[in-house]
Amino acid sequence: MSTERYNASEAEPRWQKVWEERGIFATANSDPRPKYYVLEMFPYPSGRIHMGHVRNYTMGDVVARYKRSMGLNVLHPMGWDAFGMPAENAAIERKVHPKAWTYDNIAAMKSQLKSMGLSLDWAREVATCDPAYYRHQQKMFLDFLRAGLVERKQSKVNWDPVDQTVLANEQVIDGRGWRSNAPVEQRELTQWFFKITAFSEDLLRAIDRLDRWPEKVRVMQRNWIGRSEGLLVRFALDPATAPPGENELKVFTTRPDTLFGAKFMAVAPDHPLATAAAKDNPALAEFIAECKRQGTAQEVIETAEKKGFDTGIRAIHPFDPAWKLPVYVANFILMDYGTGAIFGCPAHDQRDLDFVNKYGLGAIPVVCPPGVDPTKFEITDVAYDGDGTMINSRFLDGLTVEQAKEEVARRLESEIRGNAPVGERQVQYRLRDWGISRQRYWGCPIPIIHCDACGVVPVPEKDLPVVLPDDVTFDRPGNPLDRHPTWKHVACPQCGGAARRETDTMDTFVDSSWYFVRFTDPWIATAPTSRPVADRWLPVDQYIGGIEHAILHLLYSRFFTRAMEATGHVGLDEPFAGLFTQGMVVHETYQKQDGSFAMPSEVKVEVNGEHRRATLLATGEEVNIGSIEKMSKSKRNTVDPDDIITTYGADVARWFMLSDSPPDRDVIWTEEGVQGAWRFVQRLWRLIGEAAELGATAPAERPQDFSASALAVRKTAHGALAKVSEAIERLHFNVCLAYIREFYNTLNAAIGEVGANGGGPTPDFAWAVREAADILVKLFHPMMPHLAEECWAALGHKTLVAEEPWPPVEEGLLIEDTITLPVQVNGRKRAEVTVPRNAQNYEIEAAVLVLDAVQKALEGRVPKKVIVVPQRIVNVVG
RNA sequence: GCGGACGUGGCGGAAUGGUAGACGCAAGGGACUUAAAAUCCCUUGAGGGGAACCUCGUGAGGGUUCGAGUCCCUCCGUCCGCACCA
Repeated sequence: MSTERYNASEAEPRWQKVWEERGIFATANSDPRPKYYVLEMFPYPSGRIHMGHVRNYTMGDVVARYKRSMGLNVLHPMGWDAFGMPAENAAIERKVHPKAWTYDNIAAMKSQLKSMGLSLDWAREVATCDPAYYRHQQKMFLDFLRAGLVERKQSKVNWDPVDQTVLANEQVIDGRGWRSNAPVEQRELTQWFFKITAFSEDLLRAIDRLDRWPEKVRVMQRNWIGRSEGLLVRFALDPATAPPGENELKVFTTRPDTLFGAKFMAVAPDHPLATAAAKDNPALAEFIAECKRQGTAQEVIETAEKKGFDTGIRAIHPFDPAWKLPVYVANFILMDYGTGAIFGCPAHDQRDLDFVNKYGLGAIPVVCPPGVDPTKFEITDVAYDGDGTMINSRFLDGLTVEQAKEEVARRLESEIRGNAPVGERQVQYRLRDWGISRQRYWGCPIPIIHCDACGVVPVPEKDLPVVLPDDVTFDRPGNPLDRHPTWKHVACPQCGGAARRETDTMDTFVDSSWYFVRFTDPWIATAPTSRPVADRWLPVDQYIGGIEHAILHLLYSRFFTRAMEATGHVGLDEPFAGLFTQGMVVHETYQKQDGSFAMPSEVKVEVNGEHRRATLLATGEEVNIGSIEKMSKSKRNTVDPDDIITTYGADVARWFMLSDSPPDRDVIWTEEGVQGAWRFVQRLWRLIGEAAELGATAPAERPQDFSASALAVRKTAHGALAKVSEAIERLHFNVCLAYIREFYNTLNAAIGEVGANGGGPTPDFAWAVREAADILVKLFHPMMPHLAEECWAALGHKTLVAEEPWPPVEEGLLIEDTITLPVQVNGRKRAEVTVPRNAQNYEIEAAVLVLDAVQKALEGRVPKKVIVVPQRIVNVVG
């Protein structure tokens, strides 16, 4: 019997080498078996993997190894989201070239990932900074341009003053840059846009089909797209008051029913009408300037007072030429949404009510809540936005809100002023086009040439890729491509005259919007995809990654897939059939007396009874044990995966990552938990050693009959097999691991009992143990692949467990001849009853009623009813 | 404000409407040891009882049901996302 400890640091590299030499994780596109595509979000090559990666990639690897053993042709690739700003920052700070820095990091992280024992097909590795990758992205940019899905337009953009670049709306969080955290400024720039809004309705509707996505992500995407139905109303302006050339004001409203409650109009400070009105009105111009200074930071918006400035312009009510409404410029109106103008109905909109209360314009209710006397219904400082009956609204009086909306729409649609109807039904979306221009070096060049004579000219496809120049300097702020001596100077492809390259590069989210497609055939050089190959592999069956990409990456990828479908590169619209968002890895924090943080590796935690005390290893200084936070450099509460793998082994890290918390929730990394995983590894190893010795005495042929103890072992094994399989299918990894431990406990006890009884095992028992040990090893193989190989070999097998099929469940073993049912009296458990499996309900009823415990609990009452739920429970009602 | 998720022992958590607390961590006791580490065994929701067993118990209150952690309603709390969106 092997009593030696399992030596992970020796065994793990040895098995990794075997897997690699035999190439068992390479996936062939020609493999005819049913496919399964499992993918984890590829990493940015920052230089070191962190525990979040370990968690993410372990989950994916469990699925990959499990599905492989189920006989599926599994695609499980890995690559690098390799463009981006940290490389440029490194170039500035450390005087290294972004490319060298990136590829060094890739090499380092690749070796770390390999030490985790992941079953990846490294032959398909791609890096988005490789011209062999981004040339296809440039090709698709041109295809999208031709298809009308790319647009160049001047627009107000989010400018990050620290990173010196433009940000997409999705990359502005609370008014700050998502990377720099600097307050974002507004600038007017000419930018390239992907027309994601062309798919607004489709992106929204298709969310309903994503039934294997977390509800949370679906809701977030729905809200982000932000669809609302309403009416576009053209208000005529009173000519006596309107600025020259202005004769109407367009307003989008979702509440046309409240038109008779209108008290004012308001336009955004940057609305053309405001600009026109301010021309001859210095006080208004000053007010507009003040609004623009206010900024868009969240604190400012929340606390800012609703302010307006009466322009003196009067708008005419669409149903009453005599009814004049004052037009204000107001600081709370957004130019970005709708038409940048509203009509204000204070009685039924809180924001409008706050506004009129400030300017004394009054409020007339036009919707009366059910059961309220309309003559007594008044609005003072709380607006009513519920349902009800129309009042004070002329021809709408008595209608419901819905009927009134319809009636107003119908009348204004058919009323023509000028050449157009006054009202038009419209759907508005919050979603904006995706601005992809970035004023950075380390990104995919936009394949465009600007010619003074010909304008914007696409780079001819024969000239792709447009490759980034290597000889660039980072000694000054700004875009190195812009000041490169030669790179941007080219001949115009159309007229041959002097022209300039576009020096902006693409947002790195473009790179990650299609990498999952490229993985299906990363070798094809002539096109972004091999269409039949891509169509066979896609969609990704299971995608796993962090919730932080709920909108950004996941929405962009959905758009990109549609754009690729429209340009013939793929044959589907939804890239990810199943999505799983994993929780974060968190750790308690340690704060020194001076307020700075200490790392877990610098701290010793002692437990004395219920009290935990932490001291610095170096000095013995006591440190405060603080709150549990996401692992971060700033809180210094990170644990280095390398250290864990060196000390305990990759299998321990993998096992612990899966064991403690449900995979979609945060997991708390604790030293105790890791040691628990390590102990279990050692126990498994010992048990397999004992099982191997015992199993060696077993007959080769399956015995005809099994003794009770042997049968018990077999039932345990097959029961665990069924439960573990189901738990993996549902991605309930923590539960799955609990079942494996349960199986271990039972098998261990059974073997121990035989040892204690002396006399040696019977052949049938030895056979059952050998079978159970084989099953056990196969069950934990997806989580701890190295230990599993070592155990598999110790059990005398010459194959690799990684290539073994998942064992079939012997269903017959899961069906008991007799079953023990809990017996309740009035819903409380009072006894148990053991009956034959196929016992009739009346037989069970009879058996239950004679039980002492039941009689006692009934206290002499006559049972009114006995409910027998077959195979489940018996409840006596008395 | 709107939307979503969640609330179970000392802790992480388990439980297709059917025996609440699987599995682990921590803790306590014991065995082995000169001792420690490692390992193994036992106990561990609260209260009562020598024991069999009994009572209470899944944020609070109500409801549906033979039966509710699970379904419905109201409320409280925590976390997350969105937010001057007309």
